[in-house]
Amino acid sequence: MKQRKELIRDVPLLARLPEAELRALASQGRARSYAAGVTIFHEGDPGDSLHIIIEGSVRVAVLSPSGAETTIVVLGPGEFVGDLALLDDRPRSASVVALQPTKTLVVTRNSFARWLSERPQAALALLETLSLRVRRTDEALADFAFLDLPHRLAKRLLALANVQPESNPSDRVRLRVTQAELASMLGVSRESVNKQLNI
Amino acid sequence: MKQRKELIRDVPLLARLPEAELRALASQGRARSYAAGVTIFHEGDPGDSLHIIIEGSVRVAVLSPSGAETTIVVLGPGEFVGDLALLDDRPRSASVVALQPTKTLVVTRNSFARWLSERPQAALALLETLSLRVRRTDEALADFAFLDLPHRLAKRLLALANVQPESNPSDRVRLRVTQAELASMLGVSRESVNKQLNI
DNA sequence: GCGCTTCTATGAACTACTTCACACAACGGC
DNA sequence: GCCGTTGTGTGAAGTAGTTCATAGAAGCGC
Repeated sequence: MKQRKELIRDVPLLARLPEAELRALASQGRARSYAAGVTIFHEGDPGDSLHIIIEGSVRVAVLSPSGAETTIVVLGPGEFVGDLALLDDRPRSASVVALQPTKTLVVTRNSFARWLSERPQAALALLETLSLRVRRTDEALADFAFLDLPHRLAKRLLALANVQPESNPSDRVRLRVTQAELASMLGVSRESVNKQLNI
Repeated sequence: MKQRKELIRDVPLLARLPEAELRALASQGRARSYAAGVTIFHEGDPGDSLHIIIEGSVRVAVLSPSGAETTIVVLGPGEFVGDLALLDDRPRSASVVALQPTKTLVVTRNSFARWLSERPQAALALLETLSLRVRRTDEALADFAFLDLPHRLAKRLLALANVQPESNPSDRVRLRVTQAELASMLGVSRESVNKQLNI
């Protein structure tokens, strides 16, 4: 397992900060463990903590009115969830479920707020990062509006493949993802994904 | 026409800031005018300014690979466009077109950066606002994945109606929006919108 | 290795949208 | 008032997705 400060270095939200400040934040965190399948927090819960993933992976998902579930994103070590609730004090906008046995570093709102208020430069770095996130979300929205399943699927698979740290453009990458998971990310039925993959 | 500082007070991005700071930012702005139909900036352009809408309204839109266009949002007086480019120094992620004759207050990157670096509280307010924006986009994404046209249309119409400042729940509101515009916001064809409206 | 569970594959019937084609209405310019 | 432009209404035919049903393959527990 990596050192705490290295873990935070990988967090996009925080990656641009000087090391000393990272260490300061990491020292505020408390480690917590979750078994595979356990829900870390639920959509609608009041949110008072940021989770930085140390080991394992989690699925961020929202529920449809009819009870169906769509997976927004899968996150792994060095990434984080729950930052929005910390910044705007709203309930959780999505549920987070551990896909594997997962360890997270939990930073509470208070620690985070104190840490942030003492570091103006950190706020600027966060602004830039959130701005990029708005762009990515907007792009995802455009994809939904414009692209048909074959294209969305291709794009998604490429994105998943690039998550692998040591990928080269010409490399073959083995993805461990079920058709059902893909379907849930793409907002289509599992059968459609299957048929698309077998063309 | 309202006073400049009042205009900025209406900007969600900036609304939480103390008045003196607002005035400081407003004083940096330069007014500019656009005729209806004129493009204020294009997707992909380098971005070095924030536009605060003083009069009129604008349409924020992105182009599909096939050249079709989808309207992300329509903004009116007191709202703003172009903040992302200022925060993360990336090209414009969307085009902005004046729907009516429109006046904006233009704040350059330099003015904005200087102003922001002198005001840590402003950065926090911006973080909160951007965070809310990520939530809204995520919600729109979920709507796209889950809801069929009738529901998305209903939701959109309600959202458009609420934009009107003096709306009451039971009030009748007259919306000035074409079926083509609705279709472009919802990512469907104009004909589908028409048929839906006439059920 | 056997059996249970999860995942994949595939066809048939259905539905929600699409595009295309065209008619009609409403409105501003002159 | 007439005319061009912009917007609305509608039908016919096509297509990309849906659900449902069912069967086979692969992986895991013991």
